[in-house]
This record gives sequence, structure tokens and C-alpha cells, in this order.
Amino acid sequence: MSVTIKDIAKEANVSYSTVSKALNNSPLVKEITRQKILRVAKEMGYEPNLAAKQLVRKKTEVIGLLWPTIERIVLATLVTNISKAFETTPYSMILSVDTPETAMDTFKKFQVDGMIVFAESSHTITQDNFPLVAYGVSGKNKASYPIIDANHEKSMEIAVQYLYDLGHRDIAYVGLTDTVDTLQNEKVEGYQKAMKQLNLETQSFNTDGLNWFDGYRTVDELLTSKKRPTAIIGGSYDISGGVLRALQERSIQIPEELSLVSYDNIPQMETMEIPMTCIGVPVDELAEEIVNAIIERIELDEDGDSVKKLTPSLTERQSAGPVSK
Amino acid sequence: MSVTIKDIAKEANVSYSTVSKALNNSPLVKEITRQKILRVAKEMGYEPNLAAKQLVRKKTEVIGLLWPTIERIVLATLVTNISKAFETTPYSMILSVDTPETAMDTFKKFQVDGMIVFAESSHTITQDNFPLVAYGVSGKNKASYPIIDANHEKSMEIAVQYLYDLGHRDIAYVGLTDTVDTLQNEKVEGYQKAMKQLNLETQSFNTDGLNWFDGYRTVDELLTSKKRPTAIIGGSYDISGGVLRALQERSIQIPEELSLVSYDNIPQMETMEIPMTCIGVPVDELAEEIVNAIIERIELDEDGDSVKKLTPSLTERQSAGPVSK
DNA sequence: TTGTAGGCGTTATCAC
DNA sequence: GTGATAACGCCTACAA
Repeated sequence: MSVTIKDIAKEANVSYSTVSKALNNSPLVKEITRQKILRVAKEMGYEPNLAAKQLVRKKTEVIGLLWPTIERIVLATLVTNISKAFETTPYSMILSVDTPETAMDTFKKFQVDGMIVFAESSHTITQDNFPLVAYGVSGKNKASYPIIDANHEKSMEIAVQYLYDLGHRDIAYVGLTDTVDTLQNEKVEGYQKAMKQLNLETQSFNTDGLNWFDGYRTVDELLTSKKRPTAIIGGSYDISGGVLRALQERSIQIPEELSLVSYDNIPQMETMEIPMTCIGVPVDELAEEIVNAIIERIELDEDGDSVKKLTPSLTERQSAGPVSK
Repeated sequence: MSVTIKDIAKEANVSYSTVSKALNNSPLVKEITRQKILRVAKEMGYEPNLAAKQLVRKKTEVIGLLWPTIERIVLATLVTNISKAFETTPYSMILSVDTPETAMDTFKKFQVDGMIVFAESSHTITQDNFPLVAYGVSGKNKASYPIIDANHEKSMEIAVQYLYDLGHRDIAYVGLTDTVDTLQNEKVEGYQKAMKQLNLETQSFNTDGLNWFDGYRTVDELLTSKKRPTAIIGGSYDISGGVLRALQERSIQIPEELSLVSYDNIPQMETMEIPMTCIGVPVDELAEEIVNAIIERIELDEDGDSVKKLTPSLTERQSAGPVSK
């Protein structure tokens, strides 16, 4: 049997309503009383009962995160960061890896105050009037909830400009180019647009996939290209990892002979074979935005279908440098 | 404002305790009354309030799963399977990716009925008298909770025997061998023991890591070994994937020239470049066991520190075949 | 077979 | 400042 505020009350010789106040930092209780109650509570190993609290408060202060069953490391990092971001808020987060439908059920059962979903799974969610934010490609679908998205076009613009300023003119893009995946498309298109603005010729290499190895095997083609690039923009963490490894095996000096900038701004970029210069919205920032968005949505209780495009930033490391003439 | 049993009672012209009974399939309510109540409930879109129910029932029928490292695909698959396994039970599952401590707090807040943890994080958990099961290496640590573990030794024995029966005598192991990781060690040792039993010479190649690429880069060494093996046992899904790719690149016919058996019995083995023969406890089975264990633990409410070693099985596919003379 | 009433652990509203 | 007391939504004896 777990200890309740009544037990504490008895032990501390006060009424249990006073205990409740003390525990909730109400100003209506004398400091010394509070101290005592708090001490007793701790001694007895008191754990508040969420269910009871919720019953009267009508709020759980819990957010459900619907995890799309993907084992991509960047997403995993994002989830971890979101979880961490909640720590500084009164909310906590629970995860479900079920189908959107089952997850919704579980979350409803818990009466979570809000949900975070990834854009891909958001189609199936038809929860009117329930705090929800989605992360991912905003695309065309007019949703009834806010969408947090990274500005991919801007990312590529910054990356290209950065390399341009370092003297590079032959900048290639390595990534998944021939696909229906909107996210990937936005990246390629962003690259192309950025290049055109600078009057540079584009050169993209299709990895045909999003895995490490897909980047790895593209390198041969890239190196034997008639117009061998002096700089490469890798489409994702995994892909860039493969590219980097392949270059290393061919003893190509980085960044002296070839510069490399990767998409995805996650801490892991630091610990790659060569610390990787990267572009994208830093995950912690992204996580923060998502968390803020859902909380705001809950607390202001307003509807809205805003799309928030986050500004990416470039993190300089050692994989990119000035072009050698 | 959501609808409660009182609302239903009013609408159906019965008392709300009758509604409660009807909703809980109590036999003490006339069939016709129940029908009506159920209909009205559905019409009004009734959703039971977990918090209230829990408050009186003292049970949540929710299990917390503590998920430490999200990034490994095999673990991700296991978690997904566990989640699926719960679907056929009255329980549901929530996940936390926090540190064991924070996760415990969240779970306690929710008053989950039980927890599943992975053995690695179980050290930090000191929850006496709380239903808990761990998955992972049973090792030396005398725990106060049941541990579900795969029998790695047996796995290797089966794999080696299988290859032996196919005529192989030079069977190599490729995996992480020089480590403190108990799980990895059990695999190598199992391999060595099995080989010794058949009077075969062991030959293991250290991948120095657990990633795809670690398997990939080990292949050269393996092929130039003085006693080139006719069969390989890969230490994990990722490693075997790398080995397979490297062999493909060298145009080595599989299984004609070289047989490959991988540890880890997950469905993804089917869709590798060459459908992979594998050994290990099938994930779905594993998941089922874990789920059963925690539920049993909760419902029987008994203590115990049993260790359950699951029997692995070998799934035949196309990556291994008879040795060619 | 149905209804009444008490209680689960909290918070919140009043009195004191 | 502190203490009763009424909710919150539901379950479960027990009474009718």
C-alpha cells in the first residue's frame, strides 16, 4: 500500500488539505509547516497519485509521442532530444510504437494532453480539436494542426553558399534523388536552386537508397565523373558516412582534395572519422521547437494550421575547407 | 465535456451503477438492459476514464518498457514485437527513452503495473517488490527479478552443427570478440565450445565493432586467411550484412563458394541481398516470452529470480548450403 | 435484476 | 494559516 497525503497528514499532525497545499507550493501555508510536511513526505516515500490528481484536474501533463517505426538514427536522436526537452517543463512524455490507431487509443486511455506525430503518420490521424503537432514535411496537405518543418531549401542555399565562399565551383549533391519522398526531393531541389542562383552547374548522384552503403558505393561514380567535384554535399548522416569512408579508403585528403558537407545537424557528426561540417536545424533546437509548439497548443487551446519552417544553421567542422587550386 | 456513465444512465433510464455493470459485462444485468446501455453508450461516444477506474481498481493494465539505446535495429524490432504481443492481452505498453531513473519516475507516476527493462540498465533499478522482468544477459548478477535470456551457447552449437552436417569443416566466426560485452562473449565462447566438441579448429575474426561496416571490412582478412573458411557465422544482423555485401562485391558465390549463417533471428533476414539463414530465438517468440513473463509476474504476484533461457532455432534460407568439394 | 451509498487520492472552495 | 468538505468518474458491496 502506497502512502497518501492522509498518511502524511497524520504523521505531521496537520490536516490533509494542508498537506496538499504544501505539496503544491501554495503560498497559503506557513514556511515552517511546509518544510516539515515536505520532510515527512520524503521520509515516508510519498509518490503522488497521478490518477487522483487527474481526476480532479482534468489534465495529465503528459504528451504522447507517436513513433513511426523507423530505425533511422537521426530520428532516434530527435526523439531522445524531445524527451530531454520535456524535462525542463512540467510535462512528461510517453512513447508508443504502435500503429497510429492503436497508439491513439492508448494515448486516449491515458488522457494525454497532447500528441506529437511525425508527418508521415499524420494522415491517419483524424483527431479534431485535440492538441497535436506534427513534425516533418509540410507538403501540400492542408492539415488542421501546426506543422514543424525544417527549411530544406534554405539549408541547401546556406551549404552551397558556404562552399562557394570557400572557392568551390564544382559542388555535387549525393543523395536519394529519384523518389517520391518529399523530404528528399526538397533537398535536391533546394540544392539545384541554390546552384542556379550562383550560376553553377549542378551535378547530383543518386544513391538509390538512404543507407550508409548507398553513399559508400556512389563514390566511384562520383570520382570518375568527367567533371570531378571539389566539394560534396551529402544528403543525410548515413549517406555522408558512407561517402566519407569510401573517400578515406581511396586516400583522398579531406578537406584538402575534397570538401564534404552533410545534411542533418546532429551531435554524432562530431565523432565521425573526420568531424563533419554539417547543415540543418540542430536537433536540440528542433526538439525544443516541437516541445514548445505542443505546449503552446495545449495551453493556449487555440486551433490553427500554422506551418513553422525552422531556420537551419551550418556547423563548421573539419570536413570542408577552401578549394585547393 | 466528455460523457460519463451518469450521462448514459440518464439517457437509458437506469441507475449509473447498472451502467457500470453493463459496461463491465457483469452477469447481474439483464441481457436486454445491457444491449440498450451498450447502444446508448456507443451513440453518446462514451470513453471510459482510466484515471477514475484506476483510482478504485488500483491497476492500470499498463506496462512500462524502458528502452535504453534506440539505435540498434534488432532491438528496435524486438520492441516492436513486444508492443505487438501486448495487443492480444488486456495490457498496453508505454515506452520511455529516458535514463532509468527518470523513466522509473514517469512510470511510477502512471502507476504502471509492471516494467520491462533491458539487462544493461537493470543495475540501476532498485525496485523491490515491483513486478519487473529483464531481457538480456543473465550473467553473474543475482537479481531479484526474472530474466529472459536467449541461450547463446545453444545457438552456436546448432549453427555449427548445421554447417557441419552440410559438410563444412572450416567454419569461421566473425564478430566482436575482444570486448567486455557479455553478450558478445557468450556468442564467441559458444562458437568455440561447439567447434571443440566436433574437434574442429576455431577461427574467429574480430570486427572491432558491431556495425555494418565492421563486418564489411573484416572480409579481406578473412579471405586471405591461410585456412580460408568454407562457412562463416556472422555475429549479428548488422555484421552479417556487411560481410554479405563484401562477398558480393568480390563475386563470391553464396552459398556455393561460401556459406553464411547469421546470428539474430529477425524477419529482416529474409529480405537481405541473399535471404539469410539465421540462428537465434525468433523475435516474435522472444517478445511473447517477455510479455508472458511480466504478466505472469504481475498476476501471480510472486517474487522470484528465475532465469529463463530460451531455446534458439535455426531458420533455413539461401545463404548456407552444402560445401562444394 | 436494479438501485443506493461509500470510497479510491487529490484538488479546490469555503469556513474557521 | 489551517481544516472541513465537496467534487472528479468509477467500482462494488449491500440493500431493495
